[in-house]
Amino acid sequence: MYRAPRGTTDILPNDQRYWTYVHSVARDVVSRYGYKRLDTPIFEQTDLFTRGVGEVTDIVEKEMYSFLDRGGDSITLRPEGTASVCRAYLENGMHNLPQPVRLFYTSPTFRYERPQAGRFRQHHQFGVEALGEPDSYIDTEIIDMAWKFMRDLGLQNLRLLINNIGDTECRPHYLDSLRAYYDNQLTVLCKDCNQRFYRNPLRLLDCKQEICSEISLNAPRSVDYLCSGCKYHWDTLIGYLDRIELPYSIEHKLVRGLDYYTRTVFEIQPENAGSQGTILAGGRYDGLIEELQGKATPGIGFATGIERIILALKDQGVSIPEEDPIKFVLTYMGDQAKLEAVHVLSILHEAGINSIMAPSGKSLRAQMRYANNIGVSYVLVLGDEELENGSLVLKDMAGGSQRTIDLRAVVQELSSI
RNA sequence: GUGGACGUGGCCAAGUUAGGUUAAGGCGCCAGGUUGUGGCCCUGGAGAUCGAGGGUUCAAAUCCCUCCGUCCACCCCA
Repeated sequence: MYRAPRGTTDILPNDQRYWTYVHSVARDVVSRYGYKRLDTPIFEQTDLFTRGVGEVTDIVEKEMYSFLDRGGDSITLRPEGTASVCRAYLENGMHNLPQPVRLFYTSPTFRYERPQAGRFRQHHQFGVEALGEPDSYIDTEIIDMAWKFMRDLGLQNLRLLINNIGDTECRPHYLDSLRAYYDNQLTVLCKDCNQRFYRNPLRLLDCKQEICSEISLNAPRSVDYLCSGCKYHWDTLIGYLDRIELPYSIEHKLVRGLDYYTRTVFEIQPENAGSQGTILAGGRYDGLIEELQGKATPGIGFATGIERIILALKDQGVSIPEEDPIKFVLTYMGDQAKLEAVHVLSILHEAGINSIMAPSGKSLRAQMRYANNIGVSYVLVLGDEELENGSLVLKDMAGGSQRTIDLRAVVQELSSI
């Protein structure tokens, strides 16, 4: 028997209402903030991601779905959304539009990883990006939008963590002082952290090992090393966030795994979530567009994992609206009635009434049982009697009562139910 | 990629420790009990080569090996 490939899954009809719900809340939020949808291809040339995401990130080094196409070009299934958006921004001359350009996307995303709860090889991200605005008010807007998105979904007990990891001017100094701090403790640090020390010192901060995490408590903080530009950006951001009373907490150990982040980084996670608990994350990436050979253009955005959001919704028991239930099942007895049933259904569908035919070859009893099993509210019955006098029986499944309606008024009668 | 747990009809699941005739049970599905009426109840039915392949044995769901997959933790990330 064939199975879906490892780390992928079917999204079954019963689950679709969650997806519809998340998307509709998302659309609603972004439109309030003036963000427009941008769809980019599901694959790009590999180089876009190695340049954009960073050569030495895990995503690029070991998680990309890359292959040579028949023309010999290296193609990669998108492992994240931001690089593609920046490419599209440049390619379509959006730098000539009034700035900033506010965009959102929702798309499958691919990473070759070992699957785990809340982690898949194909997952779906919804994200927003604001390009061309350096000022921290746009950081505020993005973070505020992220928070309201979570709130509008009905999620509770969320933590909003923010930090500022500096830019190309001040981060080197910070990294120096980080290394200086950790240098004489290397023997105590875990194996992973010894590698991080050389490879990616920022990551020393968020190691989960008890010893390492204890040591990192007293590590230098990035916000103490900010250059004047970053410092101003950070201070004003905090001022704005306070003014709109967002319940953020500053997390000095918050760093992000993608190379392009500068200054503001943030995350939202449910309070008692597991290790894959981050459902939304984002930050500023002021150097990315330039890295992709555009004119230096600031940018900031966030991405959410829809699977993780849905896990959280289920975990918290948030009630999700049912979508488009079938209202009527049409039952019939005999071939003459069947012919008329086909006709009636055609009329109902034309009138926009959700209705389906009972399955063929069943007794009326079985047709009723079917209607009951699929949970429909009303049943229509067409038999010899009804055929003769041009009528239809309408049965209310909840109460069990039924009445006869005139076939000529069927649309009018059923529309009002 | 590393470490651990697990895999029995669509779903839940007994049986696996001490191998032994037709692999429990529940939910769901189908039909009948009501030749024009569902839900409750009763009766019956379909549906599993026990994740896959190999091995040990007179005999394997049960023991051994390999692979695949799921879950948890790590790495990392949405």
